[in-house]
Amino acid sequence: MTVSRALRAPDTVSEDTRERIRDAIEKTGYIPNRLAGNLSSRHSDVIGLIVPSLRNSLFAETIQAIADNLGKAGFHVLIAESGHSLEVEETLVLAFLSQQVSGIILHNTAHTPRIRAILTKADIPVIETGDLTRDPIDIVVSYSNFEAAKAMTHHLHRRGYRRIAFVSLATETNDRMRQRRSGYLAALEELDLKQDRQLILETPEGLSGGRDALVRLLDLKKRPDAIFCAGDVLAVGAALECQRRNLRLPEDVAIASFDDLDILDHLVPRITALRLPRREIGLFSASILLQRILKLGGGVIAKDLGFDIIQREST
Amino acid sequence: MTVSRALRAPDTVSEDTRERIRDAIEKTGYIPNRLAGNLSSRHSDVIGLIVPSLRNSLFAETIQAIADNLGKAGFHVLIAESGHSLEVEETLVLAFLSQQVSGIILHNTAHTPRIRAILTKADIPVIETGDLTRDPIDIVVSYSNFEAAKAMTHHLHRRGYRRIAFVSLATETNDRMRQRRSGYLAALEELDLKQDRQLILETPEGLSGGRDALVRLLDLKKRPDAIFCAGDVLAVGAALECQRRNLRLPEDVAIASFDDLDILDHLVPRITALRLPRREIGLFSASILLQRILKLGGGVIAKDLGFDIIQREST
DNA sequence: GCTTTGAATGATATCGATAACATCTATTAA
DNA sequence: TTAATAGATGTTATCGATATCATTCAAAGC
Repeated sequence: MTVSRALRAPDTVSEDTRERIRDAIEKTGYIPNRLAGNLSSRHSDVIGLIVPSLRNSLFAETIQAIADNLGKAGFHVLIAESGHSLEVEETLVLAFLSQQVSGIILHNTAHTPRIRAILTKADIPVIETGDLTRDPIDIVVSYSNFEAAKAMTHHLHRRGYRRIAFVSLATETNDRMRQRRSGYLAALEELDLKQDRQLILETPEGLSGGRDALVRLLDLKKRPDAIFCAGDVLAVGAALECQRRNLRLPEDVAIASFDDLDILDHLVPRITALRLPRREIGLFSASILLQRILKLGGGVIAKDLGFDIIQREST
Repeated sequence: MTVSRALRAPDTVSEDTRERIRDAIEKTGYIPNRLAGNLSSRHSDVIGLIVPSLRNSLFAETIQAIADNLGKAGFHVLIAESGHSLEVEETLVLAFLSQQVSGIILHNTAHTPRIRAILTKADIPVIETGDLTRDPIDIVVSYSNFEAAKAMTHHLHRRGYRRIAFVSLATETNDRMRQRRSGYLAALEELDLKQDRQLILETPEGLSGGRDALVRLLDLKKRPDAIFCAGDVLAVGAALECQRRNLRLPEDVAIASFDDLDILDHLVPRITALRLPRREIGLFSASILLQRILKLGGGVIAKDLGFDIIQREST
């Protein structure tokens, strides 16, 4: 008991004992068993984090911010990958709850009804970060995919483009993509541009996905004058293919990206993009989570961290 | 007790009881407490994984392979980031051991003496994956950074280059970078090329790092005819800067990369690179780990998964 | 008919730390 | 001098699952 105290609340133990304990720990190589500790104290120092994919380096910044911040407070982050599957997500959430995590962060905002029910009942903070959803399970910290896509479409319109194509990843399993497409469509509506089915594409992820989408769009009889690549590295793939074909950006075709990857600023010409608060999302999520866990109140339910349009030479 | 059995070994429980238990679980929303389970059974289903950085998408593939494979076997992966600091690594390893992980995977091969000692005594499998180190703590699954860098340098020599520059990230905190540099130097030696201090550079990570290194090398009175970028996205940064300056690859300068990032195959011209068995490392590590944990023997200590040189137009 | 066997289920102690309460000692107040 | 108080340490029960041993009961074998 005294050892337990010496480790968790050193001031409640005398200087002398503390030293003896320190020596003994050194000598025996004692490492506390936190499973037992957590079981006994009924709360763990582990936070569960589920992302759709780790390959996508975009999440890395958010993850890093979360892990850094929680780490400072003595928490650990259990990261898992759902692979964009709601069933896998369900399995993972259950596994996390089994591990008695004291908080869960999900990038997804679409969930199975079962998970919604379970998480609502679970007495731990749950944060969703992928989109500014209207009905969060508990807390949502994000930007609005809908508004961001809409804003970029308006921006392209202001720059003079009238046939704006929209390229996304598969919307079937990705609610964020659906939101972005809705934002794009809403903007067209507001601008009295009529939507052209041929200009709305889905493509596999990766550079090849972006390249293929570009090729398909260039093959159209009525080519677009601007292409809004709303996911992952699609814009990079498209831009590099333009380079290969000696198309001039933005004269022959304009390209804009949803995410501001480093490389967009290094290409020639540099690519217009949305800057999303990836890091801020991580920081804010971590601090809200801590507030909740440590019962410091904190009744925030929805936090909109906004976005910026970064105009560059490609549009 | 019967419930516990029904969940872990259903065949030892009668059809009837099993069904009643299933109903009860459904009705009450019971979620087993795996902390208690692990404490009692004295082994956990969690594996600890420490990587230097998550931002570097290179690790993503290895991580994914590990998590996928261990996930299938019912294990979970606790991922943490050391930020290239040995002290942080030490803290993380201790935290993992406290969590009673049943295995640890480290990307680093350089460790504090304390960690080496603790991990050697710890009665769990420890896998190192970053380099084919000579004295693994327990198991090492990797390719040889030394041999890979040496092979690429030889390859450049065979292609006719004689002033080969070597660009890496900071070697101070990164043992893999040191190994690569040693490999490069060993090749020079074997080739009777004399080493030129001006051609050996360290640069910060990221595209700008690569760009800056290129600029510094081009500013030399005696320019290199080939540049071997041995880390992260340095080669991409360098290649893009060449593009901006209208330098022809490989006529004006050749560029080779240590890692085969997707984008290297999409640039014009495409960049020569080493293909490293990132995914295979993950797969192999996971299966060795499982073998060890499940006591299926498996005495492998060092596994060299090799590498390939992919010759493209940039050299 | 009685023992044997095995499948199914139950009872108990335990994993290692901690919450809650108890005890002890030295110091201060009355 | 005695009671009160606070600081330090010790005791006990507990968290929830599981290893282990015990029990029950029905079918099978002699």
